[in-house]
Amino acid sequence: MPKSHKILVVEDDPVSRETLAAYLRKAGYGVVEAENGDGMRQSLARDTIDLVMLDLSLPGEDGLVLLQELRRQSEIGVIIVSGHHDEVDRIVALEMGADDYVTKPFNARELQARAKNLIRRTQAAQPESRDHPVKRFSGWTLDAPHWTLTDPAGHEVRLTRGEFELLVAFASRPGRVLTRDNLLDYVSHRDWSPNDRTIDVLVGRLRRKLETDPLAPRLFITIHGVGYVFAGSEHA
Amino acid sequence: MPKSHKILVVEDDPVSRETLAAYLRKAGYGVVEAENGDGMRQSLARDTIDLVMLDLSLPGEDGLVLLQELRRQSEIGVIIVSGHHDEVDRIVALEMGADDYVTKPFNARELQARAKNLIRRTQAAQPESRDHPVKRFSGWTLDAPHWTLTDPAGHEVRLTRGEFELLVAFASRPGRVLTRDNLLDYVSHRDWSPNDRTIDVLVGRLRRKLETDPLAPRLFITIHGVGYVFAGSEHA
DNA sequence: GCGTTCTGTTAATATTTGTTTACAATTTTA
DNA sequence: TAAAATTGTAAACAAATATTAACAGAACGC
Repeated sequence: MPKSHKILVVEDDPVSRETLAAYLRKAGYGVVEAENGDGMRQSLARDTIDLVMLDLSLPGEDGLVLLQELRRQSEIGVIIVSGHHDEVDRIVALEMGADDYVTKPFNARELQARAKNLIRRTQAAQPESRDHPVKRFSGWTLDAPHWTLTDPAGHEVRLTRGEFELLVAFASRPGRVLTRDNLLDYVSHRDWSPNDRTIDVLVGRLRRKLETDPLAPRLFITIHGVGYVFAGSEHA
Repeated sequence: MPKSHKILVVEDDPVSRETLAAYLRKAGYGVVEAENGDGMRQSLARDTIDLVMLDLSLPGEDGLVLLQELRRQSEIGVIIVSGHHDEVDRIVALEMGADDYVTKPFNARELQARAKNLIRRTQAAQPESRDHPVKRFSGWTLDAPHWTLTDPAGHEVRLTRGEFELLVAFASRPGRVLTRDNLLDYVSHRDWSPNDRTIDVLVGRLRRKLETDPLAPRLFITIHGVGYVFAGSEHA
């Protein structure tokens, strides 16, 4: 059973990496190794990875940056494996979407149990389709991998990161009512509070850039007291 | 629908239980409390629970026994919250299927992040479980996830949040007499008092929007001195 | 380091909705 | 049948929510 699952270990220190990899292999997992962000991205592009074990201190892009990147792109399970015992690090990582945080020296058996439980969870959620990288609606084209939005006339429209991710969130679930909490979680992995206007501001910005008449929105519909719904469809 | 999630706290010590419950409520969760296995089972039977926080040391059946029972029956998320710092306990619990193990005194923020991440995972694995399904009655279609009401002619009818939720309450229990107290709790989570006319006004609004003749209602029937009953059926 | 852009916050304002009030209509009770 | 209780209804008002401009700090690029 565990043999079919593949874990990506992102760790720059060769000894730590090999030790962890060897343990995981012994436990029956396939293991792919990477020592930095580039290696991680290559592995993810090349292999079907079921879980990522990510060290926090990496050369170049650090673990938190990579975690953010991962979380933007997928719901893959992420266990931070770190030498840092700092509580703040742990909380920040969890709030940024890490599923777990294990400190070195870890207990191998515990790590395996955590990995196993998490893989079980991610496998159960498998069918989610974030796998349509290019989305079309009402004449617009949203190309997520290339980070581009093209208007009905064929011109590229510039969006900030937040705007772009919010649009991806919407376009992934057209017609569904999405709460501000849902949306904020998607864009920033932050908790929403009732006085938080961030999503509203971002929606306003998207309206200004995409709506024919931002004052009479046709794409981004407010559901008063609930949230927003994206009314863009594949047909113009 | 954007309801907050509900967490079941199973903990015999009243101070610990109330402290944890208060924290979770402050973080926006609905909280149900139980002090032992029986209480836990009753709560699970009565409520829709999204996550269980389980203490290990309980009177009667201990936490591990309850964990086994939970895991046998469902894939619900389980966080063990324990005063035990013993590594073996932790590993055993994780191997028995606990999703996480947090020791007291916990950091509230960390616990919240862990709970949220886990709920996200369990919800992803059962996408429709907390949504009311599409309901049809007398030619109308009520689609809660999309927040739409469609009339027999196929036109969309706009409802306010209160109207919408009241309609969902009715359509969820067709043929049942619902008191104003029931209905007000559903729509506004507040207690009803005998001079409160809110529900009557909302029912009046629904009648105006849905009844062929609001003066001779066929869907929203008054039960004098009791409340209302929804007479919409699946057949036109 | 500086200028520009991005992002989130704040406060004012606009809009929407829920609740309350008052009275009419209907039902129930004595 | 009359009085009391309950429900229907319109309108006003209060509360809640959403929009928007402006701003400040952070991030980024040169």
